[in-house]
Amino acid sequence: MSLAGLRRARLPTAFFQDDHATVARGLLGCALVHGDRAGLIVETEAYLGPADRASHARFGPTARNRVMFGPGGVAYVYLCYGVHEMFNVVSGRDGDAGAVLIRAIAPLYGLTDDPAIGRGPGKVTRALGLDRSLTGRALDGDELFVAATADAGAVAIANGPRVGVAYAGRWAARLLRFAVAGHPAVSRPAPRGRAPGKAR
DNA sequence: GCGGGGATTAACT
DNA sequence: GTTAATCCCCGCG
Repeated sequence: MSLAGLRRARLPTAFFQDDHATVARGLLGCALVHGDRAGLIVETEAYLGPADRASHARFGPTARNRVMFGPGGVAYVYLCYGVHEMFNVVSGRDGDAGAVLIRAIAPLYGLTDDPAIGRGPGKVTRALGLDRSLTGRALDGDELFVAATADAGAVAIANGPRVGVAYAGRWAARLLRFAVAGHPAVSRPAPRGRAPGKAR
């Protein structure tokens, strides 16, 4: 599919205003497009509301995370370790805080054809040129959007615990990480679990 | 204000 | 396996 074709296949805002883990699974096999660059989403993690001790929402609404508490369908981008930008899709209905971290993409357009180019959340933002200034931006715009592809809904899903959240107690064990099973652009170690059904 | 630490990555030994 | 890079968020006083 061409970039113009992807633009015509943009997901409506309503897609994002669903259960956070459902959105995380549904994004697998979709395209994330920024300007003339695009990647196929192959790995995601769901972060829930204030009760989730691994989520930025655990602090309640703050200057940084407030968009997580609004309606789904906008970007939430923050700086991690002072070095890497992390791109998230806000999910859920207004007042139901949560977001989905895009952990890995495979190159589609405007990127070097190398599965490592978008393997890992810091590399996703570097490859697509995403940064904090996009926080709050709607995800159905002309410059930044998510689109369904032929892969959406047709991929086998692996699941597992989220990466880098050992501090979160029992929440660290929740199976809220999802990936396209066996895809070479998934960050290592790849999740081993088998989630029921397919994406979307 | 101050201090601790992080949803990571690449470059070391 | 270990560690530096590097910033700003957040809780507490």
